Amino acid sequence: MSLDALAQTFKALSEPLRLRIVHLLMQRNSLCVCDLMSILDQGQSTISRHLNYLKQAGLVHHWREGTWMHYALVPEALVPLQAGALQQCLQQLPELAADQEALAAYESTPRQCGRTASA
Amino acid sequence: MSLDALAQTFKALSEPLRLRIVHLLMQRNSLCVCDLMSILDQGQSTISRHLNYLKQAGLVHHWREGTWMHYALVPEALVPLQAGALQQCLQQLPELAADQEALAAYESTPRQCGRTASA
DNA sequence: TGTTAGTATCCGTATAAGCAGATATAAAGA
DNA sequence: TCTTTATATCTGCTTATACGGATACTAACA
Repeated sequence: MSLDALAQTFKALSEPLRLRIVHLLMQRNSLCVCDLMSILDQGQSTISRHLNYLKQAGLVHHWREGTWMHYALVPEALVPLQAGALQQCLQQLPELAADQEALAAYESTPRQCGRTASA
Repeated sequence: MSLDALAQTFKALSEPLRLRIVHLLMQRNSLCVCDLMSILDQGQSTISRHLNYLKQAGLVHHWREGTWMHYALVPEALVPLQAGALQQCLQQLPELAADQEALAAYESTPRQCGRTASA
């Protein structure tokens, strides 16, 4: 998981209608586009677009059954939302190792701006 | 917490640079703008704008100390990121109660689209 | 009070992404 | 094969937000 991918996960959850979709998918193994259109009372292109967005972000996967496309959550995709996991995720990102070092380096030189050595 | 506010929380976390800021704030009680400029090697307006965004979303609070503005995380703001908490948060949103009912109502009428009564 | 440092905000510009309606594609059935 | 249904994608338009540079505000200090 990269920093951008993590950001993308949050972005996927940053839209009210997508949150409602995720909420529904949490309660059923899968739902198809027409289910969501009815339940959420939204147009087909709107539902389809948001599902595609969730798919691009890796939050859902989908498969065809006859004419219907079923969508379901990818449970692992929500790992960053578990207890303390955001910090762990961030710690593990190689991109952020540099930030760690910059933070340490920055604090190793004396600064004036009222910083107290804080936790 | 409203649905829009929850979406806003995720949106605040959906930008790589803001994630890096949050990551640093997780490790220190507070940091000021000039700290973040140095550590992240970014321009002043960029840092300030992102901090303002985080503040609007309720993820950080800030206070003045002399010339310096200090920013710190609001720990409660990250509650939706705890174990199982997203689902709980969603369940508690009044806006989503209607979705619950729509889901139940929708499933109470016979449908054709290959839905098996699923968990 | 004038200067400087730290910070916030404004500006112009570019891109991402929202929506609704229209069109394209794929599978099922007559 | 023609039609219908379910879904995906395109189009035109609008809004949100990213960026960097410029400007404005605030506090400290000479």
